[in-house]
Amino acid sequence: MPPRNRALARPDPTEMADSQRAEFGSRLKELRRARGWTLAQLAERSGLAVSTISKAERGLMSLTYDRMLSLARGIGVDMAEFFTAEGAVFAPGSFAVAPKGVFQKQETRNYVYEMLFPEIRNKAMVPMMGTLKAHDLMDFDDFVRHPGQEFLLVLEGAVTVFAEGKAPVLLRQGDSLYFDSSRGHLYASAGAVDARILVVCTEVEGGA
Amino acid sequence: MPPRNRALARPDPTEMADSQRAEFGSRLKELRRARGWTLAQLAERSGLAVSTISKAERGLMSLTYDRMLSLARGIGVDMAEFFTAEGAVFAPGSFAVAPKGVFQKQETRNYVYEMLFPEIRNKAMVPMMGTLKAHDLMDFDDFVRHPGQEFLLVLEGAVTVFAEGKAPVLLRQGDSLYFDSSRGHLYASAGAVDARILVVCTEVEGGA
DNA sequence: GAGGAATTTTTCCGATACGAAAATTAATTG
DNA sequence: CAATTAATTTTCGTATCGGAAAAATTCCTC
Repeated sequence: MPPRNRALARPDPTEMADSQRAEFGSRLKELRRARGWTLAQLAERSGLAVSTISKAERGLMSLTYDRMLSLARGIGVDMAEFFTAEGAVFAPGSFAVAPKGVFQKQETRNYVYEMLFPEIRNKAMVPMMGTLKAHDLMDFDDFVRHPGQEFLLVLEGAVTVFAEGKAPVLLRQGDSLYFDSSRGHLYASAGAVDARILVVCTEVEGGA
Repeated sequence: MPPRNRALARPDPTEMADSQRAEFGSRLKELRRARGWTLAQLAERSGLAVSTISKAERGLMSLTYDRMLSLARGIGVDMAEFFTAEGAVFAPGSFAVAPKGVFQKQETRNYVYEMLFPEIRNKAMVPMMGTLKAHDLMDFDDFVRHPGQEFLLVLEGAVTVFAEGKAPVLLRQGDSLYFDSSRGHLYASAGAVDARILVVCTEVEGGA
Protein backbone atom coordinates (compact mmCIF):
# COMPACT_ATOMS: atom_id res chain seq x y z
CA MET A 1 0.00 0.00 0.00
CA PRO A 2 1.24 3.49 -0.81
CA PRO A 3 2.21 5.81 2.04
CA ARG A 4 -0.57 7.92 3.47
CA ASN A 5 1.42 11.12 3.98
CA ARG A 6 0.78 13.33 1.02
CA ALA A 7 1.39 17.04 1.15
CA LEU A 8 -1.05 18.04 -1.55
CA ALA A 9 -4.67 18.48 -0.53
CA ARG A 10 -6.21 16.29 -3.14
CA PRO A 11 -8.12 13.05 -2.80
CA ASP A 12 -5.96 10.25 -1.52
CA PRO A 13 -6.40 7.18 -3.70
CA THR A 14 -5.76 4.86 -0.80
CA GLU A 15 -8.31 6.47 1.45
CA MET A 16 -11.43 4.39 1.90
CA ALA A 17 -10.14 1.97 -0.69
CA ASP A 18 -9.35 -0.69 1.84
CA SER A 19 -12.93 -1.51 2.76
CA GLN A 20 -13.97 -1.56 -0.88
CA ARG A 21 -11.08 -3.82 -1.69
CA ALA A 22 -12.10 -6.15 1.09
CA GLU A 23 -15.58 -6.24 -0.34
CA PHE A 24 -14.21 -7.11 -3.74
CA GLY A 25 -12.19 -9.86 -2.13
CA SER A 26 -15.24 -11.25 -0.41
CA ARG A 27 -17.15 -11.24 -3.65
CA LEU A 28 -14.33 -13.08 -5.34
CA LYS A 29 -14.22 -15.67 -2.59
CA GLU A 30 -17.99 -16.03 -2.76
CA LEU A 31 -17.86 -16.77 -6.48
CA ARG A 32 -15.11 -19.30 -5.98
CA ARG A 33 -16.78 -21.03 -3.02
CA ALA A 34 -20.13 -21.15 -4.80
CA ARG A 35 -18.45 -23.41 -7.32
CA GLY A 36 -16.82 -25.56 -4.69
CA TRP A 37 -13.33 -24.70 -5.92
CA THR A 38 -10.11 -24.48 -3.96
CA LEU A 39 -7.59 -21.72 -4.46
CA ALA A 40 -5.48 -24.15 -6.46
CA GLN A 41 -8.37 -25.01 -8.76
CA LEU A 42 -9.14 -21.39 -9.49
CA ALA A 43 -5.43 -20.76 -9.95
CA GLU A 44 -5.36 -23.52 -12.55
CA ARG A 45 -8.34 -22.12 -14.41
CA SER A 46 -7.26 -18.51 -14.31
CA GLY A 47 -3.53 -18.96 -14.73
CA LEU A 48 -2.75 -16.93 -11.60
CA ALA A 49 -0.75 -18.02 -8.59
CA VAL A 50 -2.48 -19.40 -5.53
CA SER A 51 -0.82 -16.80 -3.36
CA THR A 52 -2.13 -13.98 -5.49
CA ILE A 53 -5.72 -15.12 -5.20
CA SER A 54 -5.30 -15.72 -1.50
CA LYS A 55 -4.10 -12.17 -0.91
CA ALA A 56 -6.72 -10.66 -3.18
CA GLU A 57 -9.57 -12.45 -1.45
CA ARG A 58 -8.48 -11.04 1.88
CA GLY A 59 -8.07 -7.53 0.55
CA LEU A 60 -4.33 -7.53 1.15
CA MET A 61 -3.54 -6.71 -2.43
CA SER A 62 -4.90 -4.47 -5.14
CA LEU A 63 -5.17 -6.62 -8.26
CA THR A 64 -4.32 -5.19 -11.65
CA TYR A 65 -6.86 -5.10 -14.43
CA ASP A 66 -5.16 -7.97 -16.22
CA ARG A 67 -5.36 -10.32 -13.23
CA MET A 68 -8.95 -9.41 -12.57
CA LEU A 69 -9.77 -10.25 -16.16
CA SER A 70 -8.00 -13.59 -15.86
CA LEU A 71 -10.05 -14.38 -12.78
CA ALA A 72 -13.31 -13.40 -14.43
CA ARG A 73 -12.54 -15.72 -17.31
CA GLY A 74 -11.47 -18.53 -15.04
CA ILE A 75 -14.67 -18.25 -13.07
CA GLY A 76 -16.79 -17.77 -16.15
CA VAL A 77 -18.37 -14.43 -15.37
CA ASP A 78 -18.23 -10.92 -16.75
CA MET A 79 -16.04 -8.37 -15.05
CA ALA A 80 -19.17 -6.51 -14.02
CA GLU A 81 -20.10 -9.49 -11.86
CA PHE A 82 -17.38 -8.48 -9.43
CA PHE A 83 -19.00 -5.14 -8.87
CA THR A 84 -22.70 -5.82 -8.97
CA ALA A 85 -24.25 -5.11 -5.61
CA GLU A 86 -24.50 -8.02 -3.28
CA GLY A 87 -27.91 -9.53 -2.96
CA ALA A 88 -27.64 -9.89 -6.71
CA VAL A 89 -31.11 -10.71 -7.79
CA PHE A 90 -31.66 -11.70 -11.36
CA ALA A 91 -30.59 -8.44 -12.89
CA PRO A 92 -32.07 -7.26 -16.17
CA GLY A 93 -29.75 -8.28 -18.94
CA SER A 94 -28.11 -11.04 -16.90
CA PHE A 95 -26.05 -13.47 -18.89
CA ALA A 96 -24.19 -16.32 -17.24
CA VAL A 97 -22.27 -19.22 -18.72
CA ALA A 98 -21.76 -22.46 -16.82
CA PRO A 99 -18.97 -24.52 -18.35
CA LYS A 100 -19.28 -28.21 -17.75
CA GLY A 101 -18.34 -28.89 -14.17
CA VAL A 102 -19.15 -25.51 -12.72
CA PHE A 103 -21.69 -25.89 -10.00
CA GLN A 104 -22.52 -26.15 -6.40
CA LYS A 105 -22.63 -29.72 -5.29
CA GLN A 106 -24.98 -31.51 -2.91
CA GLU A 107 -24.83 -35.18 -2.17
CA THR A 108 -27.24 -37.60 -0.57
CA ARG A 109 -27.04 -41.34 -0.19
CA ASN A 110 -28.01 -42.18 -3.73
CA TYR A 111 -28.26 -38.85 -5.45
CA VAL A 112 -25.69 -36.24 -6.36
CA TYR A 113 -27.01 -33.03 -7.77
CA GLU A 114 -25.24 -29.91 -8.81
CA MET A 115 -27.00 -26.60 -9.06
CA LEU A 116 -26.07 -24.60 -12.12
CA PHE A 117 -25.59 -20.84 -11.82
CA PRO A 118 -25.56 -20.75 -8.02
CA GLU A 119 -24.43 -17.14 -8.21
CA ILE A 120 -27.71 -15.99 -9.69
CA ARG A 121 -30.38 -15.60 -7.09
CA ASN A 122 -34.10 -15.26 -7.64
CA LYS A 123 -34.01 -17.12 -10.89
CA ALA A 124 -37.37 -17.96 -12.36
CA MET A 125 -35.99 -21.42 -13.08
CA VAL A 126 -33.47 -23.52 -11.17
CA PRO A 127 -31.57 -25.91 -13.45
CA MET A 128 -29.72 -28.78 -11.82
CA MET A 129 -27.55 -31.59 -13.09
CA GLY A 130 -27.88 -34.85 -11.22
CA THR A 131 -26.35 -38.27 -11.00
CA LEU A 132 -28.55 -41.09 -9.73
CA LYS A 133 -26.33 -43.75 -8.29
CA ALA A 134 -27.03 -47.39 -8.82
CA HIS A 135 -28.92 -48.38 -5.71
CA ASP A 136 -30.14 -51.01 -3.39
CA LEU A 137 -33.87 -51.22 -3.22
CA MET A 138 -33.50 -50.38 0.43
CA ASP A 139 -31.98 -47.05 -0.30
CA PHE A 140 -35.00 -45.02 -1.23
CA ASP A 141 -35.62 -41.74 0.41
CA ASP A 142 -39.04 -40.31 1.03
CA PHE A 143 -41.11 -38.55 -1.55
CA VAL A 144 -40.15 -34.97 -2.17
CA ARG A 145 -42.74 -32.25 -2.48
CA HIS A 146 -42.34 -28.57 -3.20
CA PRO A 147 -44.61 -25.94 -4.70
CA GLY A 148 -44.19 -25.27 -8.38
CA GLN A 149 -43.48 -27.29 -11.47
CA GLU A 150 -40.63 -29.54 -12.48
CA PHE A 151 -39.03 -30.67 -15.70
CA LEU A 152 -36.86 -33.78 -16.00
CA LEU A 153 -34.70 -34.90 -18.90
CA VAL A 154 -32.72 -38.14 -18.92
CA LEU A 155 -29.26 -37.50 -20.33
CA GLU A 156 -27.69 -40.91 -19.79
CA GLY A 157 -28.97 -44.25 -18.58
CA ALA A 158 -32.54 -44.92 -17.54
CA VAL A 159 -34.61 -43.60 -14.67
CA THR A 160 -37.61 -44.91 -12.81
CA VAL A 161 -39.92 -42.20 -11.58
CA PHE A 162 -42.11 -42.89 -8.58
CA ALA A 163 -44.89 -40.37 -8.18
CA GLU A 164 -47.52 -40.31 -5.49
CA GLY A 165 -50.72 -41.89 -6.77
CA LYS A 166 -49.15 -42.95 -10.06
CA ALA A 167 -47.71 -46.18 -11.30
CA PRO A 168 -43.90 -46.10 -11.65
CA VAL A 169 -42.74 -44.72 -14.98
CA LEU A 170 -39.63 -45.81 -16.83
CA LEU A 171 -37.77 -43.08 -18.72
CA ARG A 172 -34.93 -43.81 -21.10
CA GLN A 173 -32.24 -41.57 -22.48
CA GLY A 174 -33.84 -38.57 -24.16
CA ASP A 175 -37.19 -39.02 -22.43
CA SER A 176 -38.54 -36.18 -20.38
CA LEU A 177 -41.19 -35.39 -17.81
CA TYR A 178 -43.13 -32.32 -16.76
CA PHE A 179 -45.26 -32.29 -13.64
CA ASP A 180 -46.58 -30.49 -10.59
CA SER A 181 -43.83 -30.83 -8.03
CA SER A 182 -46.23 -30.58 -5.11
CA ARG A 183 -47.11 -34.16 -5.95
CA GLY A 184 -44.73 -36.38 -4.04
CA HIS A 185 -41.99 -37.66 -6.32
CA LEU A 186 -38.78 -39.66 -6.29
CA TYR A 187 -36.22 -40.65 -8.90
CA ALA A 188 -34.06 -43.75 -9.05
CA SER A 189 -31.63 -45.16 -11.55
CA ALA A 190 -33.43 -47.93 -13.38
CA GLY A 191 -30.33 -49.88 -14.27
CA ALA A 192 -27.34 -51.30 -12.49
CA VAL A 193 -25.33 -48.23 -13.46
CA ASP A 194 -25.53 -44.55 -12.62
CA ALA A 195 -27.90 -42.29 -14.55
CA ARG A 196 -27.38 -38.65 -15.51
CA ILE A 197 -30.35 -36.31 -15.44
CA LEU A 198 -31.20 -32.67 -15.89
CA VAL A 199 -33.83 -31.22 -13.59
CA VAL A 200 -35.31 -27.76 -13.87
CA CYS A 201 -37.59 -26.51 -11.10
CA THR A 202 -39.45 -23.29 -10.80
CA GLU A 203 -37.98 -21.18 -8.06
CA VAL A 204 -39.37 -21.91 -4.63
CA GLU A 205 -40.39 -18.80 -2.76
CA GLY A 206 -38.18 -18.26 0.23
CA GLY A 207 -36.45 -21.53 -0.45
CA ALA A 208 -32.73 -22.01 -0.54
CA MET B 1 -7.49 -34.76 -5.06
CA PRO B 2 -5.34 -35.98 -7.92
CA PRO B 3 -3.38 -33.39 -9.87
CA ARG B 4 -5.35 -31.83 -12.65
CA ASN B 5 -4.74 -32.71 -16.21
CA ARG B 6 -1.75 -30.74 -17.33
CA ALA B 7 -2.21 -31.73 -20.91
CA LEU B 8 -4.58 -28.84 -21.23
CA ALA B 9 -2.68 -25.65 -21.78
CA ARG B 10 -2.79 -23.41 -18.78
CA PRO B 11 -4.29 -20.03 -19.58
CA ASP B 12 -1.73 -17.31 -19.97
CA PRO B 13 -2.82 -14.22 -18.03
CA THR B 14 -1.21 -11.85 -20.46
CA GLU B 15 -2.60 -13.51 -23.55
CA MET B 16 -5.59 -11.84 -25.13
CA ALA B 17 -5.69 -9.35 -22.28
CA ASP B 18 -4.32 -6.53 -24.37
CA SER B 19 -7.38 -6.02 -26.51
CA GLN B 20 -9.64 -6.13 -23.48
CA ARG B 21 -7.41 -3.66 -21.71
CA ALA B 22 -7.56 -1.38 -24.71
CA GLU B 23 -11.32 -1.60 -24.62
CA PHE B 24 -11.32 -0.65 -20.97
CA GLY B 25 -9.08 2.27 -21.79
CA SER B 26 -11.41 3.45 -24.52
CA ARG B 27 -14.32 3.25 -22.15
CA LEU B 28 -12.41 5.28 -19.61
CA LYS B 29 -11.53 7.91 -22.16
CA GLU B 30 -15.13 7.98 -23.35
CA LEU B 31 -16.37 8.66 -19.84
CA ARG B 32 -13.82 11.43 -19.36
CA ARG B 33 -14.46 13.06 -22.72
CA ALA B 34 -18.21 12.90 -22.21
CA ARG B 35 -17.66 15.22 -19.27
CA GLY B 36 -15.38 17.52 -21.18
CA TRP B 37 -12.50 16.92 -18.82
CA THR B 38 -8.79 16.97 -19.55
CA LEU B 39 -6.41 14.40 -18.15
CA ALA B 40 -5.29 16.97 -15.60
CA GLN B 41 -8.86 17.59 -14.48
CA LEU B 42 -9.58 13.90 -13.99
CA ALA B 43 -6.22 13.55 -12.28
CA GLU B 44 -7.25 16.28 -9.85
CA ARG B 45 -10.61 14.66 -9.13
CA SER B 46 -9.30 11.13 -8.80
CA GLY B 47 -6.00 11.85 -7.11
CA LEU B 48 -4.05 9.93 -9.74
CA ALA B 49 -1.21 11.21 -11.88
CA VAL B 50 -1.87 12.48 -15.35
CA SER B 51 0.63 10.03 -16.74
CA THR B 52 -1.13 7.10 -15.17
CA ILE B 53 -4.47 7.97 -16.71
CA SER B 54 -2.82 8.61 -20.05
CA LYS B 55 -1.23 5.19 -20.10
CA ALA B 56 -4.37 3.48 -18.88
CA GLU B 57 -6.55 5.06 -21.54
CA ARG B 58 -4.25 3.77 -24.23
CA GLY B 59 -4.07 0.28 -22.79
CA LEU B 60 -0.39 0.58 -22.05
CA MET B 61 -0.85 -0.20 -18.39
CA SER B 62 -2.91 -2.57 -16.31
CA LEU B 63 -4.41 -0.50 -13.51
CA THR B 64 -4.74 -1.93 -10.05
CA TYR B 65 -8.09 -2.22 -8.34
CA ASP B 66 -7.32 0.75 -6.11
CA ARG B 67 -6.60 3.09 -9.02
CA MET B 68 -9.68 1.93 -10.89
CA LEU B 69 -11.76 2.67 -7.83
CA SER B 70 -10.23 6.13 -7.55
CA LEU B 71 -11.11 6.81 -11.17
CA ALA B 72 -14.66 5.58 -10.74
CA ARG B 73 -15.13 7.94 -7.82
CA GLY B 74 -13.48 10.83 -9.60
CA ILE B 75 -15.75 10.36 -12.58
CA GLY B 76 -18.77 9.69 -10.41
CA VAL B 77 -19.75 6.26 -11.66
CA ASP B 78 -19.98 2.76 -10.26
CA MET B 79 -17.16 0.34 -10.97
CA ALA B 80 -19.51 -1.82 -13.00
CA GLU B 81 -19.92 1.13 -15.36
CA PHE B 82 -16.46 0.41 -16.74
CA PHE B 83 -17.48 -3.05 -17.82
CA THR B 84 -21.03 -2.75 -19.00
CA ALA B 85 -21.00 -2.48 -22.74
CA GLU B 86 -23.21 0.51 -23.27
CA GLY B 87 -23.40 1.74 -26.79
CA ALA B 88 -24.06 -1.78 -28.06
CA VAL B 89 -27.20 -1.00 -30.01
CA PHE B 90 -27.42 -2.86 -33.25
CA ALA B 91 -29.54 -5.21 -35.32
CA PRO B 92 -31.96 -2.52 -36.39
CA GLY B 93 -35.28 -3.92 -37.47
CA SER B 94 -35.02 -7.01 -35.34
CA PHE B 95 -37.83 -7.54 -32.93
CA ALA B 96 -38.99 -10.08 -30.34
CA VAL B 97 -40.39 -13.29 -31.69
CA ALA B 98 -42.11 -14.96 -28.77
CA PRO B 99 -43.07 -18.60 -29.07
CA LYS B 100 -46.74 -17.83 -28.68
CA GLY B 101 -49.38 -20.40 -28.97
CA VAL B 102 -49.10 -24.14 -28.99
CA PHE B 103 -46.99 -25.69 -31.66
CA GLN B 104 -45.16 -28.91 -31.92
CA LYS B 105 -42.58 -28.38 -34.55
CA GLN B 106 -41.12 -25.31 -36.13
CA GLU B 107 -38.45 -25.22 -38.72
CA THR B 108 -36.42 -22.32 -39.98
CA ARG B 109 -33.60 -22.27 -42.42
CA ASN B 110 -31.06 -23.48 -39.92
CA TYR B 111 -32.99 -24.38 -36.83
CA VAL B 112 -35.48 -27.11 -36.00
CA TYR B 113 -37.12 -27.15 -32.62
CA GLU B 114 -39.86 -29.13 -30.99
CA MET B 115 -41.84 -27.96 -28.04
CA LEU B 116 -42.17 -30.65 -25.42
CA PHE B 117 -45.52 -31.15 -23.72
CA PRO B 118 -47.55 -28.98 -26.10
CA GLU B 119 -50.69 -30.41 -24.55
CA ILE B 120 -49.97 -28.77 -21.23
CA ARG B 121 -51.10 -25.19 -21.17
CA ASN B 122 -49.94 -22.38 -18.93
CA LYS B 123 -46.74 -24.09 -17.99
CA ALA B 124 -44.38 -22.05 -15.86
CA MET B 125 -41.57 -23.33 -18.06
CA VAL B 126 -41.48 -24.18 -21.73
CA PRO B 127 -38.91 -26.84 -22.56
CA MET B 128 -37.88 -27.29 -26.17
CA MET B 129 -35.55 -29.63 -27.98
CA GLY B 130 -33.69 -28.16 -30.91
CA THR B 131 -31.35 -29.09 -33.70
CA LEU B 132 -29.03 -26.44 -35.04
CA LYS B 133 -28.08 -27.30 -38.56
CA ALA B 134 -24.60 -26.81 -39.84
CA HIS B 135 -24.74 -23.47 -41.55
CA ASP B 136 -23.26 -21.09 -43.97
CA LEU B 137 -22.02 -17.95 -42.36
CA MET B 138 -24.61 -16.17 -44.48
CA ASP B 139 -27.47 -17.97 -42.89
CA PHE B 140 -27.93 -16.09 -39.66
CA ASP B 141 -31.33 -14.89 -38.63
CA ASP B 142 -31.97 -11.82 -36.56
CA PHE B 143 -31.70 -11.66 -32.81
CA VAL B 144 -34.65 -13.00 -30.89
CA ARG B 145 -36.04 -11.23 -27.84
CA HIS B 146 -38.81 -12.17 -25.53
CA PRO B 147 -39.64 -11.29 -21.93
CA GLY B 148 -38.53 -13.74 -19.30
CA GLN B 149 -35.53 -15.94 -18.71
CA GLU B 150 -33.94 -18.69 -20.71
CA PHE B 151 -31.85 -21.76 -20.03
CA LEU B 152 -29.75 -23.53 -22.64
CA LEU B 153 -27.98 -26.87 -22.40
CA VAL B 154 -25.82 -28.30 -25.17
CA LEU B 155 -26.62 -31.99 -25.59
CA GLU B 156 -24.48 -32.77 -28.62
CA GLY B 157 -21.96 -30.86 -30.65
CA ALA B 158 -20.95 -27.28 -29.96
CA VAL B 159 -22.91 -24.05 -30.13
CA THR B 160 -21.92 -20.45 -30.60
CA VAL B 161 -24.17 -18.05 -28.75
CA PHE B 162 -24.49 -14.52 -30.04
CA ALA B 163 -25.99 -12.19 -27.50
CA GLU B 164 -26.60 -8.50 -27.96
CA GLY B 165 -23.82 -6.54 -26.36
CA LYS B 166 -21.78 -9.62 -25.57
CA ALA B 167 -18.88 -11.26 -27.26
CA PRO B 168 -19.83 -14.57 -28.89
CA VAL B 169 -19.63 -17.47 -26.47
CA LEU B 170 -18.69 -21.00 -27.43
CA LEU B 171 -20.52 -23.74 -25.56
CA ARG B 172 -19.49 -27.36 -25.81
CA GLN B 173 -21.37 -30.50 -24.92
CA GLY B 174 -22.51 -30.27 -21.32
CA ASP B 175 -22.09 -26.49 -21.09
CA SER B 176 -25.08 -24.39 -20.22
CA LEU B 177 -26.27 -20.81 -20.18
CA TYR B 178 -28.82 -18.82 -18.21
CA PHE B 179 -29.82 -15.33 -19.20
CA ASP B 180 -32.44 -12.64 -19.55
CA SER B 181 -34.16 -13.47 -22.80
CA SER B 182 -35.14 -9.89 -23.44
CA ARG B 183 -31.53 -9.46 -24.44
CA GLY B 184 -31.30 -10.20 -28.13
CA HIS B 185 -29.90 -13.67 -28.72
CA LEU B 186 -29.14 -16.15 -31.46
CA TYR B 187 -27.71 -19.66 -31.53
CA ALA B 188 -25.66 -21.32 -34.22
CA SER B 189 -23.94 -24.64 -34.54
CA ALA B 190 -20.26 -24.03 -33.97
CA GLY B 191 -19.05 -27.00 -35.96
CA ALA B 192 -19.50 -28.41 -39.39
CA VAL B 193 -22.13 -30.78 -38.04
CA ASP B 194 -25.54 -30.36 -36.49
CA ALA B 195 -25.86 -29.59 -32.79
CA ARG B 196 -28.53 -30.77 -30.37
CA ILE B 197 -29.71 -28.42 -27.66
CA LEU B 198 -32.27 -28.18 -24.91
CA VAL B 199 -33.85 -24.80 -24.31
CA VAL B 200 -36.16 -23.93 -21.45
CA CYS B 201 -37.93 -20.59 -21.42
CA THR B 202 -40.24 -19.10 -18.87
CA GLU B 203 -43.76 -18.90 -20.12
CA VAL B 204 -44.53 -15.79 -22.10
CA GLU B 205 -47.31 -13.58 -20.85
CA GLY B 206 -50.34 -13.63 -23.07
CA GLY B 207 -49.17 -16.77 -24.76
CA ALA B 208 -51.47 -19.72 -25.43
C1' DG C 1 3.42 30.29 -40.26
C1' DA C 2 5.71 31.74 -35.68
C1' DG C 3 5.24 32.10 -30.99
C1' DG C 4 3.07 30.51 -26.85
C1' DA C 5 -0.09 28.12 -23.94
C1' DA C 6 -2.62 23.95 -23.10
C1' DT C 7 -2.75 19.09 -23.34
C1' DT C 8 -0.82 14.67 -23.95
C1' DT C 9 3.06 11.39 -24.06
C1' DT C 10 7.51 9.65 -22.57
C1' DT C 11 11.17 9.01 -19.20
C1' DC C 12 12.93 7.51 -14.95
C1' DC C 13 12.98 5.56 -10.47
C1' DG C 14 10.70 4.39 -6.07
C1' DA C 15 6.65 1.63 -4.63
C1' DT C 16 3.88 -2.34 -5.18
C1' DA C 17 1.97 -6.42 -7.45
C1' DC C 18 2.97 -11.08 -8.57
C1' DG C 19 4.66 -15.89 -8.61
C1' DA C 20 7.50 -19.94 -6.59
C1' DA C 21 8.30 -22.18 -2.74
C1' DA C 22 8.42 -22.53 2.27
C1' DA C 23 5.68 -22.34 6.41
C1' DT C 24 1.49 -22.72 8.63
C1' DT C 25 -3.15 -24.22 9.41
C1' DA C 26 -7.14 -27.27 8.46
C1' DA C 27 -9.02 -31.56 7.18
C1' DT C 28 -8.71 -36.63 6.89
C1' DT C 29 -7.37 -41.24 8.15
C1' DG C 30 -5.73 -45.04 10.81
C1' DC D 1 -4.16 -38.72 19.16
C1' DA D 2 -0.48 -39.26 15.73
C1' DA D 3 0.33 -39.32 11.01
C1' DT D 4 -0.79 -37.93 6.54
C1' DT D 5 -2.68 -35.12 3.17
C1' DA D 6 -5.02 -31.09 1.57
C1' DA D 7 -5.65 -26.20 1.73
C1' DT D 8 -4.31 -21.68 2.90
C1' DT D 9 -1.06 -18.15 4.33
C1' DT D 10 3.54 -16.05 4.53
C1' DT D 11 8.11 -15.00 2.67
C1' DC D 12 11.04 -13.03 -0.65
C1' DG D 13 13.04 -11.88 -5.24
C1' DT D 14 11.64 -10.05 -9.67
C1' DA D 15 8.54 -7.78 -12.87
C1' DT D 16 5.43 -4.15 -13.32
C1' DC D 17 2.87 -0.30 -11.76
C1' DG D 18 2.56 4.67 -10.70
C1' DG D 19 3.92 9.48 -9.93
C1' DA D 20 6.94 13.79 -10.88
C1' DA D 21 8.92 16.07 -14.30
C1' DA D 22 10.80 16.48 -18.89
C1' DA D 23 9.73 16.04 -23.77
C1' DA D 24 6.60 16.10 -27.42
C1' DT D 25 2.33 17.17 -29.52
C1' DT D 26 -1.81 19.73 -30.31
C1' DC D 27 -4.36 23.90 -30.06
C1' DC D 28 -4.81 28.46 -30.25
C1' DT D 29 -4.00 33.78 -31.43
C1' DC D 30 -2.03 36.81 -34.25
